[in-house]
Amino acid sequence: MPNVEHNVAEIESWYPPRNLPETAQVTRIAPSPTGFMHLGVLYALLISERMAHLSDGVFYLRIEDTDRKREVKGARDLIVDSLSRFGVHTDEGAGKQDSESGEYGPYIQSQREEIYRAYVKKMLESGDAYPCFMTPEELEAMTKHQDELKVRTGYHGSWAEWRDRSEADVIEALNQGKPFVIRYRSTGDISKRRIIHDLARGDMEMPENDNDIVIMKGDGLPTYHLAHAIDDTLMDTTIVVRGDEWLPSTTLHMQLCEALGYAPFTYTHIAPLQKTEGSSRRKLSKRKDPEASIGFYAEQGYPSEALIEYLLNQANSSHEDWRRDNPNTPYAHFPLSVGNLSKSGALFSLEKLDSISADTIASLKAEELYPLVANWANQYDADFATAFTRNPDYSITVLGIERDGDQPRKDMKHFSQAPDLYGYFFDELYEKQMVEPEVREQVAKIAPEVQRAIVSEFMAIYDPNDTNDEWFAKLKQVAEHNGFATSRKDFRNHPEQYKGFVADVAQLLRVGLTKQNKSPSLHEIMRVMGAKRSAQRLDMFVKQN
RNA sequence: GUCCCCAUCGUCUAGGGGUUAGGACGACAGCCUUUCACGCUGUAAACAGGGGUUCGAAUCCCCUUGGGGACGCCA
Repeated sequence: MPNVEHNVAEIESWYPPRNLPETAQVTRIAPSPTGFMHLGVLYALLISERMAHLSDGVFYLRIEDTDRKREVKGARDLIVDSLSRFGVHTDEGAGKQDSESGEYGPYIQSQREEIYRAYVKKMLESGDAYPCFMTPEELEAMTKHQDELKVRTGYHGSWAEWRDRSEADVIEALNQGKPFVIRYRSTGDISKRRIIHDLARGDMEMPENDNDIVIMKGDGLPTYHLAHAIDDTLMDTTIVVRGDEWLPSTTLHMQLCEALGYAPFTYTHIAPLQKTEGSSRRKLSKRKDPEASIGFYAEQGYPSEALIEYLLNQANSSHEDWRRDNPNTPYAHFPLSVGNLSKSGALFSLEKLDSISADTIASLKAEELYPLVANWANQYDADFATAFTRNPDYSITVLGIERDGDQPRKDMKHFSQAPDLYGYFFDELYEKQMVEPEVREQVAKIAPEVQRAIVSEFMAIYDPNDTNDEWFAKLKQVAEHNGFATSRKDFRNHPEQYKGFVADVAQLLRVGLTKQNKSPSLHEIMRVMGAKRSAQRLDMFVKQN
């Protein structure tokens, strides 16, 4: 029997009730440190955090590291870093490098061993728990046997070998040094049903649990079930937000709380984010799907708010209407409603995220966007980072093209598109860039000598101070002089009279200046690059043709 | 196998007895236009099937089917 320094009553006295208004909710996120931050964890975390903070309650982080086999070093810091990267505030709980804050700790389960042992001791004394000496092999054989007999699997009823063993048997096994676990002596009856109150799903009815589940493993650490009942009670969690894979264990958790003399929890079970595979769906998988990891979004350079907005929209579809009506309000003001959470699993949509992210990025001013892009580039694209951060003012000007005003461009969905979108503004990147064959072909419709004439005539009259209209008037003038129509209509009506129309002339400049067939306003590009650099690029380009 | 949850356009969803079944993403078409975007306008696109209750069912009930999950010394 475990030796404990403190008894349960003492332990309970360390955790006084929280002094909070009745409507304030206490929620938590309780991830396992597996070295991988799942998108689903972020989703649950966000819902949990919103419930706490929208009610002026408390949100905390607890680390569930009771599975030593799965523990990965540095994983805890990854979780804490992720939280801060997404700007999610925890009021208390685990922090970096073993630190923690708050009065209801320790918030790291492996540091709570003594607490769990005290509870287990109490349960053993009261008969609510007992030791079981079955080996994993014996257990496996039992399950197999049950399968063959087509009976319900599990350690229950007459299958519960050690449930009613004599004290002598137990002592003998102990003396032989046999490894053991502690099991909960279930009083449940599967023919009886219980009501589960769930904020997202309403009331549900489920059979009681009659499985004598393991509450303390051979290594002396508790299983999730016991730790949940104890920790969420002591830490005074008012709403347990968790994945709906826990739904079937909920009656067990209610029974466990009962055995401990505690009140049951209010739950909010949330459906998993899914992905299609062939004709069926499955949960986003850590192993198979890169987008399951929030690291993926950092690599791609999605702004963290974009991901949050996406998740909020997934949680409550009314979010998109709210966002349209409140374009500049921080997401924290959105009145998230748990009652409207989706009950079925939703397919995660990168397309929708792209759309939301494009909006998010478009709403940023160039000065705000610059550090985000620079930060992404510094981590993921050294060449671009060097060019992009050399002269911040210049880069900010570049990012500012067609950004100010009511209808900013929305062509950047994530920062990893920045090198493609803005690379040509930097000479070293422009020079390295190749002109795609089909782009070159577009320009080749114009004879080389005409190309040269267009460039030299246009640059001769180009004035950086021109407005866009003046700029375009000059372009038309040069176009006309070289035998191009100045309007699409003229050209369409009399194609035989022209070499092309003004768009073809503009496209020549575009390709010369950017080596691409798509770009923002040429007038703006030339203004940002300057007359001299523009002329050099164009000269060089038409000389080669 | 037993138990549980879920089911509206391709996707995410609103709607919870009477609606032309609404929106968003995506798709497509058109307009705008110096390219590409943006923007604007429009089109196609759904109540899984069967019973019941009801004057009336996408909506309530039952069954079927389909999808997801649980049944671990993982969480």
